Amino acid sequence: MSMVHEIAKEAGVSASTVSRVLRNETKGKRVDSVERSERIRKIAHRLGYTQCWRATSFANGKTCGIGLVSEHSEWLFYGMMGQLAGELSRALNQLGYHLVVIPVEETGNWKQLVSGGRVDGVVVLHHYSDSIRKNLEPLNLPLIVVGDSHGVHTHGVVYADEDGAYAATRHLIELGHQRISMYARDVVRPHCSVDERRRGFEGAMREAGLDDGAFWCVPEEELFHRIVRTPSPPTAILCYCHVEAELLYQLAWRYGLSVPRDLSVIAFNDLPSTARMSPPLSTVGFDVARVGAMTAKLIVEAVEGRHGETNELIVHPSLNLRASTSPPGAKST
Amino acid sequence: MSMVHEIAKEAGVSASTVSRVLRNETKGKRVDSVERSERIRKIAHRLGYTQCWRATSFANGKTCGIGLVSEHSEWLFYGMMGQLAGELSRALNQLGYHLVVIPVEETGNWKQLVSGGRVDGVVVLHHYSDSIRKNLEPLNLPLIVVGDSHGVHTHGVVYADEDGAYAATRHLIELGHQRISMYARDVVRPHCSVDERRRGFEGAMREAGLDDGAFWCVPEEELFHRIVRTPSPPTAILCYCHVEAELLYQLAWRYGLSVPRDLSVIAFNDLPSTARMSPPLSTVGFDVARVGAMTAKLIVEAVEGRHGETNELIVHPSLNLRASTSPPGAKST
DNA sequence: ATGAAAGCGCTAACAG
DNA sequence: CTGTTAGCGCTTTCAT
Repeated sequence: MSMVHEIAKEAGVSASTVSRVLRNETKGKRVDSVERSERIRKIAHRLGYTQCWRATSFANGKTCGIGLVSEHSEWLFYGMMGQLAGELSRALNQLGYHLVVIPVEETGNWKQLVSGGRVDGVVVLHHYSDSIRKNLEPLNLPLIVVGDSHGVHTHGVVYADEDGAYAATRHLIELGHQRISMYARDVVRPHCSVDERRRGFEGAMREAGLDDGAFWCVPEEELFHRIVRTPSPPTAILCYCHVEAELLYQLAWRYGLSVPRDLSVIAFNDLPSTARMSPPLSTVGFDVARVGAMTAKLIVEAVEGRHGETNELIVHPSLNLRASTSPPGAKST
Repeated sequence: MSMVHEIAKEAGVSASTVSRVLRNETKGKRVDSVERSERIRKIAHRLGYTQCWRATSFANGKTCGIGLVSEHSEWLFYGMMGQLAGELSRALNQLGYHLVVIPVEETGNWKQLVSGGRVDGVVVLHHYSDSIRKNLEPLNLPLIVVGDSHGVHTHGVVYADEDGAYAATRHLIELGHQRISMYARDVVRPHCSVDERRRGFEGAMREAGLDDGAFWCVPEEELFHRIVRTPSPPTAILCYCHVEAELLYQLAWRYGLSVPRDLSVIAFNDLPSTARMSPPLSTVGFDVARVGAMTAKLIVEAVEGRHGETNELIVHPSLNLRASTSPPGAKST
């Protein structure tokens, strides 16, 4: 006999009542039923009742699981993605849900995870590729895409990358820089964030009447030539993310350049480690805790059919100015 | 009518047979049944069958979910933990399981996740606290603890931290350093890794007849005094983890010290970013991909009742010598 | 190797 | 608000 029935017998009520009470599905208007609820809860506690989620999920068709779907799973928990995954999982827990990690691999196991009703909804982080879309769309699962607006209309959270790049570039221009480049490693995959950051950069450059053709998407070796082995190298660089900044710091260290005196550096992604760089890195950052919380809210609303007032959220960047940017030739800010 | 029954009717067999075939529970000895299996699979495919995991889990009592339980969830996916979580989730997928993230919070929601049969087993990362143990033990869930051997006898994966610290210290001694300290920030919680790394450090120091009392667990401000404002500061430092190294680099940068000429630095944790530091950081690292794979194997064996030949694994460190360590006073290696 | 029947433990629809 | 009555879809005995 199932636990719920035992409690029911003990309390002299029906299993449905027990079930309802234990899920707080009683309005608590009539006094007698409130008392009875109390009694039921006590008995449940005395008998050491714990809900069997397998049975509940089966009966009501809800798992309370949210899938975190991501390609290139070797980076799944790296840098900002890691922060975000952590925040998301915590926020979901607060809402009574939990995160199921679904790394997208060639093998295709992930499709079963996502299609077998193991999760109520899905969050795709930063790269909603064609392959993922193709598999996800027919399932018609509640879906929130974070940080990929690649031409597709889906609900989700998007970063105001263009604004961020614009603001960072303005900052460099206002410091007096004239020769400014934007740098992304050549291994960075095509992605809307690249396009938008580039657009923000070029917009600010053009507006200031500066050369807006200085977007570099090159291998590391090439950097050496463009910064060290060139007559008039840029005096400031906007980096696609913190990794580019680390590479620039290394280049500077190796060839005796000083950041920021010889080269100002500013980068996307504000991580705990960026503030510990030498010099501390100026960054364009997003409030990851907020993104996590909003994403959780959006996906849960979608799952529960309560389409909240907002189902698309734009996250605005903040400019964190530290010691890696200064007027050209100056020691530091 | 359930999917399985539809297929059964279509194929003219019973639901049991369909169920067995679809799970490859046929030995395939008799020719006729092999043919029938083929036919069943074809029909299932044609009808677009996808297994309903909620029903399967309910029926056979297995979720194929493994819980990743961790306190201080804000660090859940930071640094090495993040790498490990990623590797673990990928390895589990290969074995037909998936990772469920269970951040331990004050609120206590996590207990329901872990006790309601939502996961078949649990992996605890790096800190098997009393609070976690107290809640987990009575459940009698298969459990693997990674990186915490704190006096408790459990199956799991442990790091050979003492060996790592010993090897790193030997390296510094062999370079000719005499004044060597080990540094851990004061915010590092008490943990077996601190004790063991310290033991390895002090062992090597004592063995070489050097001062083995130079273990520093101090706030950042104090570092300044012990390195900059002291007559004969250490010439080399072993760091508890990469964060301490970043702080030392910053201190050196701020006060005009050179790494490694004035101060050699070596640290635990080999991460993608450590190789990009300036100078590239010498580290003591563990093969995180292997740890992830082994952990997955151990927990799955425990869940499936196949107690493999090994249920405790010791992971040995590797010394990654880069440019942050050199003989005292020398430019670089 | 297969089929029939009996659950797995809880929830939902409906009538009272 | 409560009790009755059916399931949720798949797996697993246990005969055959």
